[in-house]
Amino acid sequence: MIEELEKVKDSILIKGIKTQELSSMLGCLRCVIKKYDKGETVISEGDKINKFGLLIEGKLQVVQYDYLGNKSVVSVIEPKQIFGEAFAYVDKISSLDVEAIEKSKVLFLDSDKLSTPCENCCTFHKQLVKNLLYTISNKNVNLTQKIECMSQRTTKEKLLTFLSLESIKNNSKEFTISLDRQALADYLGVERSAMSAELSKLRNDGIIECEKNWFKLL
Amino acid sequence: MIEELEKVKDSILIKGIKTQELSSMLGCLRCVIKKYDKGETVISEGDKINKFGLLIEGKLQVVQYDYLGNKSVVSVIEPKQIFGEAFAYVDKISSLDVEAIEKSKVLFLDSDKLSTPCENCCTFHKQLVKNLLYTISNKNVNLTQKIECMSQRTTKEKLLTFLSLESIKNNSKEFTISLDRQALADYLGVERSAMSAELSKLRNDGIIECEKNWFKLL
DNA sequence: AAAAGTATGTTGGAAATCCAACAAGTTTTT
DNA sequence: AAAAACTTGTTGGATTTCCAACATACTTTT
Repeated sequence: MIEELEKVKDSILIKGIKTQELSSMLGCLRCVIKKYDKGETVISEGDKINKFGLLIEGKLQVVQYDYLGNKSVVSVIEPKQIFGEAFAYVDKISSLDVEAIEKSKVLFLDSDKLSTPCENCCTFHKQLVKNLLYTISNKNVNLTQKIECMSQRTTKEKLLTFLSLESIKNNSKEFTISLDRQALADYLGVERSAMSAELSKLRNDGIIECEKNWFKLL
Repeated sequence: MIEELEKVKDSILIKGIKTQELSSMLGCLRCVIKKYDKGETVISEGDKINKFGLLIEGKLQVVQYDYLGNKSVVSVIEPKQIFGEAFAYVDKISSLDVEAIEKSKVLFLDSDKLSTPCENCCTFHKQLVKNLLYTISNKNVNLTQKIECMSQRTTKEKLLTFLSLESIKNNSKEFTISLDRQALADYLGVERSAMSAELSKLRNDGIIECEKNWFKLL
């Protein structure tokens, strides 16, 4: 089990915890590792969650079904990322599914054990809580920024809001983004082709320069 | 200071902490209370945040300015609610403003002190961390649901997604919501009048019944 | 009880988005 | 190196949303 943990020791959740503390952590937080084949379900909608996951290897997908039963992908989980923590701490049943899209290994941690330090108040506990607060807060900031973009009325405004936030993040008028056109359109909640057209217009109007994933605000 | 705390002792953050523990908490977390007149700024965009706030009395507004300088209200803070915690824990500068829209009293707590229990590991610390994790996770779930609604392409789908989520929350096909039409339109990111028209259509098509804040899914 | 203010529904033309289809360029596979 | 698969940009008509203006109902103030 320790060998598996080594693979993710620089993940945001475990970062800063000494190697010699890892094994006491495993016991203290009732850690278990589970393996999933491609296509298997990791968390089902309706599950009561009291553990959250840290993906060690493979790839997962968070999906959701709307009122008509249409499936949509909410996010993709890569190794070293955590998932399910929000539902674990609000103590609600999950409204999302998590599925393995590759053969995967997941470390589950007991959410209650993590937030309630044991009597001897192990030092790694403090660090874990800090890391977890950081991670969830960070997700909140990102969700808020996505909402900021999506709240704009026109595609042009959505694009400019997104690009301006990216520019701030990169502290420069020039930057590259990690999304391709389709992913960006999905992120902003608009049609890819309409967005492409709008990008061209922004370019022709001399407001931006761009090529592939590279952008420059003028 | 203790008297002020009494007013918010059933807030989600402080809930479950014994009265006799409150005073040691005040010291341990370097609490300070600040007062603001109507119109005063509580947090400025660009501020480095290492404390977060618990509103004791009054009313605050979280606002943001887009790339053109247009102001928009992100949320309204009522007494007993906390604010600024996301920026405090990601250790980034705030990208939002918080302003008092009524004469207000705010309790500030040191975010670092809260997440790093002191040597004696006071019991209230554990409870605070739990409460904080609950609060942030809950915001996370709410933001995700808002995004789920806003991601829908048409106003009709946005409405039905929202209503279906409310129905699940209330565990019933019939329920009342806390938003008026304008607030609902803002929440979904659409035009009020267009949304009203869409609601009428849903009613005529026999998909829902509604009157004011009361809704029934058929 | 009248007046003013607020919330909601309705409507029609202007504007924006969606959608489907295709062209051109790029990357990956064979 | 050719073929296949994928990505991006373009276009035009159908659909949807926005916007502004107004009617009606309900609430609050005077």
